[in-house]
Amino acid sequence: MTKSQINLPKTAFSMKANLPTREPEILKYWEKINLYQEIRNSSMGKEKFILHDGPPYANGNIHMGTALNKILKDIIVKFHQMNGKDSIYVPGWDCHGLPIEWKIEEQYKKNKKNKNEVPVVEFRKECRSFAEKWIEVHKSQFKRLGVVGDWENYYSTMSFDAEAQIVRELGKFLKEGSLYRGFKPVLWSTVEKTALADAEVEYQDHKSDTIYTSFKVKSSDLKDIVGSEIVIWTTTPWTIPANKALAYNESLDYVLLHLSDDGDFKNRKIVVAEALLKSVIQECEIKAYKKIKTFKGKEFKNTICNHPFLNLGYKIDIPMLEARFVTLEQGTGIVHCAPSHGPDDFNLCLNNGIKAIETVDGDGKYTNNVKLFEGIHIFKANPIVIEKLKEQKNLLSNGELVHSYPHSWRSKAPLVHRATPQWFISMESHKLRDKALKAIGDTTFYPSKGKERLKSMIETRPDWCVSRQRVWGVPLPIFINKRTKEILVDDDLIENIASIYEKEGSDCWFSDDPQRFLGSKYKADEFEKLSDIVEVWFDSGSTHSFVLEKRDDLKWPASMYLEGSDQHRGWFHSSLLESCGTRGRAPFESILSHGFVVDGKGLKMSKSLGNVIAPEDILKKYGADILRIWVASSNYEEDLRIDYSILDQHAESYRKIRNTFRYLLGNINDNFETINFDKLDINELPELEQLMLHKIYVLNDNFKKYFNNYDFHNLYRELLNFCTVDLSAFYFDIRKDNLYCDSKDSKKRKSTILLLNIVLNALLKWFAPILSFTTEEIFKLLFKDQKSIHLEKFLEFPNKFKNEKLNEKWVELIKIRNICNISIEEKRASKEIGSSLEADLKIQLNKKFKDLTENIDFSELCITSKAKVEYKDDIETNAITSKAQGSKCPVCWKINEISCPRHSE
RNA sequence: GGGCCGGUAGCUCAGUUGGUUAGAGCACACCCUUGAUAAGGGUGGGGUCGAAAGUUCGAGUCUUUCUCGGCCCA
Repeated sequence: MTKSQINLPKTAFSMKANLPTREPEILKYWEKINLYQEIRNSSMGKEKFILHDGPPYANGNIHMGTALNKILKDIIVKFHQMNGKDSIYVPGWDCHGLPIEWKIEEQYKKNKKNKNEVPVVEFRKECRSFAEKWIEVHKSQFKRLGVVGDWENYYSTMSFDAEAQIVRELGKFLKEGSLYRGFKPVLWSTVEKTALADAEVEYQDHKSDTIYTSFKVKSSDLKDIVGSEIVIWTTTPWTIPANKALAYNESLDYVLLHLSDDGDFKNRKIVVAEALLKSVIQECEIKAYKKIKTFKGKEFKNTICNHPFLNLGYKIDIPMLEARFVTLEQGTGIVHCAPSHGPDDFNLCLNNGIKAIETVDGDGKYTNNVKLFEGIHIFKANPIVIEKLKEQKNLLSNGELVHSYPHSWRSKAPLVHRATPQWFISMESHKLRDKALKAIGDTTFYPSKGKERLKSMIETRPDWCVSRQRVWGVPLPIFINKRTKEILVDDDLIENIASIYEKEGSDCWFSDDPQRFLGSKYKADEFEKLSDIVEVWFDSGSTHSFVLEKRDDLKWPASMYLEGSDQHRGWFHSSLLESCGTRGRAPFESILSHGFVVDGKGLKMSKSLGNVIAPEDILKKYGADILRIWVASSNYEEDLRIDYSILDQHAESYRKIRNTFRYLLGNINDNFETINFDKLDINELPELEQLMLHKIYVLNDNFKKYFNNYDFHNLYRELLNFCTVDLSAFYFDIRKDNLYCDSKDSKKRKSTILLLNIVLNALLKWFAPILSFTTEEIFKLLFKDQKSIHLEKFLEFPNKFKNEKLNEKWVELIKIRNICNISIEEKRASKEIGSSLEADLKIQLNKKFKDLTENIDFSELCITSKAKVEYKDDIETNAITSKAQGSKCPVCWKINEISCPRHSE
């Protein structure tokens, strides 16, 4: 062998990845071969793994959070696919709802169009095409990330069959009787006579009447306060007639006072929070008082008060309830609760079995549910309330306050919280809460802390309000008997509506004659047709019914739901409730939740901080495989940090991986040979190759273990370390001499080539779910006649690869190698030698290492020209380096005193 | 304000039931190599484990408080 015959690596696989331009070409290729369908065909009949896609909202460009979510899903889907399952991914979109309505309204405003003059059906059509547009945008953005799925047959919550099925699902709750009509406070404009959404509300300064009034304690566990009076402060005196409860905070200190000023309150006892005492006595001009007792809020337990209008016919018990929202910011530390006029009040009362009723009508006038005040407009009621309180001697003080208050963005009129008729699914009536809690117990959570999070939410959540007074959504399929006020419950009716929607969608609810839905059984003029729509969480909570159940290629329940941790209150939550209510169990076997994308410092991304990174920018600068590495290497159990320095680091790791592949490809000259593991006689191989087989076997074991726990960042770490530590810095470095300088028919070189083939094949498959593009690039280079790496399975390695004893031996040898390296480095530092091939090693070992090292050539292991081992009693391990004597072989560059034993001819 | 979760080298992560001097890879510095070459190898520096207090013979690990950050709720 001469210098010209040296076997240098040669490959078509370039060192430079150029992912931003190469990846789109691979995408085109996947499109051309219809990769998704190919995968399906190849895995027909296999056990299914169904990751059911949580639908993103079809609005706006994707951000890092969505990119993370989709890539993580894709990695998992691909892992299961390569692990032998039929792993099907059907992407979906959430389409109904307010944000899209706003977008359309904004367009109207720009074009000076009035929404109220546009027919509902026309408006809804515009919403629909808006959503359609964004689905297409999302689709191409998700594909660009390398996500493989059934993009042609995606699902959406606005498809006709989805709308039909949502009606059927609601029908189940109606039939069961757990869907009921109640009242709930919403922000209401008495001028426009309509409810307003949060985003339609402007906060402006407003002058309000304020009062301090008192509720006499009727009974209590705390005997000292019986007969005394609980003082509250409010800026909405008109809500006093609707009062149903008082709220306190159990951790606050309260004080019982005796008043002796002349006036209504002479010789009466009052209770306020101790910390607010000063402001109360100041504002109520209390001069002579005596503290009787101080006590903790928790002692209020089981206290019942009278309404200040007791003697005017308000003969109801007013319980005191514990509430965390009570603070010391203002007032008295006790808050008056009118469940019809405040969300806090509503929830607190609901949780304590006090339901809101309709106290104020759409015009702002009290209803006949309010004694003495019926027909009076609430904005004119304050002086009357104040007057009556005074009359009843229950007013300590009144005044005025300018504060920030909600107003309508259109009319600029002040808003009120008003209880309006709404539709609820009961958590209790048909044991929905119990069923859901049981279902959580039957679900596997990744990470496990998700279980507790979802459980605590289900435990405490109130009844589910499913109605919205909007137009872009599925109409609530409800008719009410005008005479009896009863809800019409009839399976045929529901099925009739559903089958109409299946053909033409739900727009017709707003335009067609109600008789069409009622059929021949009922007369339209006897029924009131509801115009509310279903809240969108019910839509997406029903995806399991119109996607998993309806499609033959899927299965119910899903193998996994995977979303950001915010979805414990969102999609995980609504899907769980919907499915438990209709089917008695969760629609998923497992839930995987991931954290949020934050910047390099751990702060959330925001425009004002200027730390937002768009997926698009990353794709342009680095490519999708780098982004996929970022996903795989980050711990999704917590928040995931990203910035350009982090991406730079991953890009560096990518290069290491890419060069590992390049070394493998170069040395086999792009000619891959499939190795039959069964026929392989391991004992024929050099020990180093046996060791590498062992390492591959163990790594594959760990790989499976990590993958089964969805522990990708540890999996990626091991793969990367294998490339850098075991391959690049160890095996590749040692075997370069053999690969380059031994002849092609040398047995040893053949063993090395064999091992390179095995390593290449293993790495290609291990990395494929993560580096979807790069592994495809390599695969296509090696296998011109095969379609795609993503149609491949993971390799199974035979037990004979495993050799723990050999591994233990080599752990010791590598320790000796490290000591040798230190010794070589000393001589290098002192400029006595340069390359390690200029070194002549004298290694002194303890005699106990004799058996272990007898057959080992340390010059090969340490890549030196010479190495001599001496065994001694009185020494552990020692290495001495000297400059190798002799001349350098022009072929293998080893220094020999005589001629090169391999290359002297 | 409340509930839950988290804070280990510049970065991404390990660190078993509390038990030697807290680990790995990357990055960094220096050196070597120029036959993986916009590559490759070697050596090395770098951490009061968010802070404080406590329990313990012993705390990154357990308890409490504080702090910073995230999600959800209000």
